[in-house]
Amino acid sequence: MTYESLKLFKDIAQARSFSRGAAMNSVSQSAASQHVQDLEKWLGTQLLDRATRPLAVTPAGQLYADFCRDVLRRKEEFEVTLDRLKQQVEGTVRVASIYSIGLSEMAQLEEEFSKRQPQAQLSVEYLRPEKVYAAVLADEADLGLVSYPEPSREITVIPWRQEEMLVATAPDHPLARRSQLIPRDLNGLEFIGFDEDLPIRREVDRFLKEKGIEVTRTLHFDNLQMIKEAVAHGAGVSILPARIMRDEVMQGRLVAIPIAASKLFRPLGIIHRKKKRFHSVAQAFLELLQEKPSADFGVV
Amino acid sequence: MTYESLKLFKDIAQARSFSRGAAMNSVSQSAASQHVQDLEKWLGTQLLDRATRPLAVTPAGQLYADFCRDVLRRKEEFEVTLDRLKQQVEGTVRVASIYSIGLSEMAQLEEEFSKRQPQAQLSVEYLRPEKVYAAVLADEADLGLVSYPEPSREITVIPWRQEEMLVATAPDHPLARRSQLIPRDLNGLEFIGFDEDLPIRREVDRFLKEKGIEVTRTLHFDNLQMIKEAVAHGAGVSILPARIMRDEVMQGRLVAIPIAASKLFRPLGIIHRKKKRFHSVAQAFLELLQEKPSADFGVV
DNA sequence: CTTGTATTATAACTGTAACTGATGTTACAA
DNA sequence: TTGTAACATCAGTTACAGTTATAATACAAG
Repeated sequence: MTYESLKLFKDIAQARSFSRGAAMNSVSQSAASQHVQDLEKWLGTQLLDRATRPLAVTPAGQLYADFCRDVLRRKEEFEVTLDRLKQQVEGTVRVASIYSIGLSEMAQLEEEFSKRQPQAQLSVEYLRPEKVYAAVLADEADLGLVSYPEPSREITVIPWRQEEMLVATAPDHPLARRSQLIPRDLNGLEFIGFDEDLPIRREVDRFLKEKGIEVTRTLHFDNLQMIKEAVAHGAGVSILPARIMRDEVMQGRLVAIPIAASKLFRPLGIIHRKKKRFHSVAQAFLELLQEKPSADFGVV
Repeated sequence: MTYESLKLFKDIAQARSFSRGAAMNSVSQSAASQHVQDLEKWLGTQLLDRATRPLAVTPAGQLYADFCRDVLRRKEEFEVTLDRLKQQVEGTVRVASIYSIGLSEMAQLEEEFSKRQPQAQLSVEYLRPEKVYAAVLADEADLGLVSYPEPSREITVIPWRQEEMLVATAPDHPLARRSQLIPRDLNGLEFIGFDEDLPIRREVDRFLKEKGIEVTRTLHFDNLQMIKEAVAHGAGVSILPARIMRDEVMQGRLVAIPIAASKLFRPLGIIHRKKKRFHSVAQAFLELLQEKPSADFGVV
């Protein structure tokens, strides 16, 4: 039984006419007649009394017509609810991001996005890196923004940006006046870095080793904010992404100095579940992310 | 959408498995997979998340599963109600009868019927003749029992019985001692008859005229009961069906005398709507009526 | 009671859509 | 990584709802 046939019977019973009921449903009168006969055979009862004109609806027919009406109403209800759900779900892009993507950067993206997709919602959650992967895996986020993205069986990576990394010092540090450094300048300095289990730590270590630099490790943290604080208080120097230092540099709380001829970058990536089917709004946001030039990134 | 497919989706969602859901519905796993894909295409939303095992039901999928459940429940309800209706309708024979068929006759039939069809119901309504036709036409009665049945475009007649008609007198009437009469005996007598618009009146009139008998019409009624009363009180004689006088004759309140060599009969008939489709119980009652020999009819 | 008209039933045919079986792909665990 | 159980895909078949054309029927008007 199809919805069309439910409506067909309902209309026939209501109109008390096969031909009119058929016309209402854009089918031939023949189809209507055959359908009701099939129904009657199936139910083992007469539903309509054709011996009189206009035809009469038997008690059983009324029962069935009521059934048709109820099912069609329930279907309406389902469709309305589904539409609302789709609006809700497909109207929102859920993004999970590491903290260091930065609020200002995200605010900018959000503004541009709401300009292009006025009725879309952007929902950003700032999480620690492993939680970002977890959120994407659990389909709690459509997209994830992470540094040093790592693809896996379940995760696809779209390379996004390369953030230049600079040496960070306190304003009163001996190196603070220099406009450029060479790797060797860092030799023997007190160095504040990341925890050992973070990818960024490994990359910085690799860089230092490659350049043959030995530093004295004083402190290490699992997040950028703490490192910035420590550097600002003169506990040592560090190597950090340029962009996330911008505010502190403008406030004179930190100094960021490029390392000549040996640019170190922190790669950022967009991650999503493999075989993820994006709805149009998510697709639009993804495209916005990708088209965005890495303009104001890099040197401060 | 068929009921099978509703159940299929419901089962797949419940079992969180295509193959088990398919098995529960005796279809191939391939069919299940294709069906859900069609559904998702139709609804424009993902219903099941196959990227995980066991598969996950999306919010939209839950919504649809609920819809399936509700429709199937409603269908159950409809089927139960229909079955009850069928039991009720197909378990009862609705008979409309004129008064003069007689309660004792009907009680006899009812007894025999309930012996053969223990779970069937017989519903008899005693009505005036025109109401019997109306009841049959309106399908308020499956069968009608009438005298002098008249077929029409909408009514089919099955001849049933021939009731012999006798002269009825009061016990103290001059003719009461006679064991047989000839038509001429009625000449000049006071005669109590039926209203002019009744078929039985026309038939009796025709008989009297044919035999060249003139009677004095004193009273006329539209029913047998009143005529019997009037005859018993000595208001005159009449010609009435033998069977309906039986009780009064046995009580000595009336005398019934045959008319020699010129039997007058009242035909009884079973009527029903043309093209009426009888259910089995009605069919059985009809057969019972027809097979019944006209044994105890006729002369008292 | 017939005739005409509007309606429903029947018959023969046809295209679509759902199913099957075989095979390819994927998720997850050993 | 590899094996296995589960899901997806493909091609071929079948069943069924729909079509047109035509017959049968109900009812009204002459």
